[in-house]
Amino acid sequence: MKVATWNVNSIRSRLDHATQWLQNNPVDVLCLQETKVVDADFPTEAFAALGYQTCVYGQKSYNGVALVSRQPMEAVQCGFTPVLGKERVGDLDDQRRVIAGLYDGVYVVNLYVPNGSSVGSDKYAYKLAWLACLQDYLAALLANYPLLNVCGDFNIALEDRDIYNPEAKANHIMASPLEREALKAVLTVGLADGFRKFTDEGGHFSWWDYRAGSFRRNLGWRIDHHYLSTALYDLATTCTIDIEPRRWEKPSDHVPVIVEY
DNA sequence: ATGGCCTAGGATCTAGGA
Repeated sequence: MKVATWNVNSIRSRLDHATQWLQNNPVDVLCLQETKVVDADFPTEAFAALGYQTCVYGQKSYNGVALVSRQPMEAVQCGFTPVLGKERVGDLDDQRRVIAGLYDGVYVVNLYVPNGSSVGSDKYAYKLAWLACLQDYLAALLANYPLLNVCGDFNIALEDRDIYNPEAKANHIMASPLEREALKAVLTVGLADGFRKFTDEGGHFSWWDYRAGSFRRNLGWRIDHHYLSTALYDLATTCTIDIEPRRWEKPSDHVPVIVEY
């Protein structure tokens, strides 16, 4: 079974890229983030034409996540609230950033973690609160689903080897100590980085800024991840980043990351 | 040192991204 995660930065702007990539890479489940479209306008038909089902959880202009799968996803849940309840979640589901479902015995969680804007901002506080909620959410899920694949755009590079120039980014958004600690705390529920099972060295990235020729110079960050429960981590056979779509015309700033088990 | 680019919405600019 293969699962891919890809922040497409608007599915309507990237529909040709998404369908072309899926034809070249017929994964079982494709997790999309930043779809930036209300559910009624999601291009479901384009995926149906390739033999794929869609489960969408979108909103106008911002955020939005979707599951694209060969077979129908089961036990689909949108947001934190179905698992944790309104009292715990509060307003953290107002932005649509979480969709999850069961596929062939694996519970796939598709996340778009808040960006946080800048260290110390209100959005930064929101990001940290969201990550604390995510920890409770995943701990609860793991009790029911021992085979858990938590993937998506985390907007955090966990280690220095995941950034092109870590010294200059030590307190930058996506690398600051509080964010990294929050994500490490999330992983203590029983998750490990699928990519790092197979690859130790740095220089592998999943996002490059549109500006300043960052991709051409490989000035990137590894912020899109597959975190696997222990049982699933043991089963994983590959985890790779496909940088090819970043070379296409009018690309997303992120590329797909694929795990196989 | 700064900004550099892209998208949506609704408009020739702003907000947000990372």
